[in-house]
Amino acid sequence: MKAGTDLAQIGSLVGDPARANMLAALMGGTALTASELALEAGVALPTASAHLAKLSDGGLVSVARQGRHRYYALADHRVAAMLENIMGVAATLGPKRVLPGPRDKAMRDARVCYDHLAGEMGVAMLDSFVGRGLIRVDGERAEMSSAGASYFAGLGIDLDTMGRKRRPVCRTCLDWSVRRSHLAGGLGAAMLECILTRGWARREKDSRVIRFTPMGRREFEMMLRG
Amino acid sequence: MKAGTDLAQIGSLVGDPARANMLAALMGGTALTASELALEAGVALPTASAHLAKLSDGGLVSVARQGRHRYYALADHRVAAMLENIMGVAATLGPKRVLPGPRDKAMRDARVCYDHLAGEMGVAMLDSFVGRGLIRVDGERAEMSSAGASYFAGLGIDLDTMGRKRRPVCRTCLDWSVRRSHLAGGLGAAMLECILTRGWARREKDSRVIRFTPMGRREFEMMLRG
DNA sequence: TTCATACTTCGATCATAAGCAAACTATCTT
DNA sequence: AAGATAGTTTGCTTATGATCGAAGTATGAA
Repeated sequence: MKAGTDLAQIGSLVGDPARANMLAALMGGTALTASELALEAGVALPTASAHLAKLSDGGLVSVARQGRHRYYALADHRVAAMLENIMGVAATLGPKRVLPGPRDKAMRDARVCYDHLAGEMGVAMLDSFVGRGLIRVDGERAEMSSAGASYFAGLGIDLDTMGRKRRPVCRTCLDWSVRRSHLAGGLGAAMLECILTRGWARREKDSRVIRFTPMGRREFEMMLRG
Repeated sequence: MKAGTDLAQIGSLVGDPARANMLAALMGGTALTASELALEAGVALPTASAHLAKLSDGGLVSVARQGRHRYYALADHRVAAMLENIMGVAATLGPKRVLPGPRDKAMRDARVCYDHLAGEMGVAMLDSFVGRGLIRVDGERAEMSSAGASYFAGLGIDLDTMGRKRRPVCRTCLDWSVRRSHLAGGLGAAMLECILTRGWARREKDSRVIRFTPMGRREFEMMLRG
């Protein structure tokens, strides 16, 4: 009975189309203002405001006031993982999903999940790190080996400051399209940033898709081979 | 936008209190009739019937007609895993969770998740199997080593017929109370059955709690030590 | 100061869907 | 055959909550 109440509370938050669209938009990882989310959800500003208040009260999103703006973001990597999970179930359950279009294909290949790389390439990346002994995985938790520490430092990632933050360095997150884990946590975010700043790939506008350049893909694959 | 629609569809199914209670009850793993679920959810039979039709249409539960009864169950281990995941988020988000009562404590210790063992003891079991090289884990998937095959056969588990079923033998499932993985899949179900038939533990009535006898707990821990 | 922007709160409307009683169908019992 | 039990369907009531316009608050710009 108590368990059911908990379920229902979260479910009803996610269950409204406008709120679901907002959450889906926030899965892109960038914080968005109330107006942007209203547009995204296709509702008027007052309506969006009410929805965002509920999401915020419910703990699914966080707010950061900045001047006259209010930036909303997913509260937590766990919330992001939960949404990915639900999407995954929806994908397998969906009435009969028509053959995946090109947009879908790109999403499966590489996309942003909250703030790290997901999709086939994200899964391949974690696989490589694990295979080379740089990271050890244990359920949702994961940890870096000493070999990993020197390797990631060599990529120019600042592990010291990362280690001091509250956020765990290594996490895994279940990928809904591949149904396997990809790398999340501070390191996952840093790796995505690394990929983007090196120009291997760039984010597609208004979507979660990450497009690798042909060159970038080659570089990325070389990195995975070690 | 499309992603949002998917989310909303599942969310709204889970978001109704009556339906959420039904789903929570079904997390116990045993199939239940419409009347039982009506009672569980605290609604009249016609209401329950309507809810179950929605859950069934939505693909979250499956129905099996048996004479004049209709047995409802969760459609899938994935649905079960999704619900566990949502409960986990609810637990961390919950307004201010009062200190966990004894019932909660028992749930955290050992409970049924769909049809396998979850909670601290479930996680400990998988840990032990992995540590002893009986099972290798890779994200949600997992596989048995040859050492594992002979070990589990030695416990009296019929791996041959299990291998022939559609259901994967080894799976992992994220545990909401421990936030780590426990063993699911056909093997997970078989292990739970093994624990129950040996009298090491028994299911508590009308709940997901599994109570180990003092003796059973010793035996179980001995098994984990190998 | 005055205006504009970003957002919230209020108030009213409206639609959806949750709820149940009563009637109906199907299966089992005797 | 005549109950009895399990469940669905129908029809109706009711309540919740999603929606937006209008007015209010807070911040920034001129």
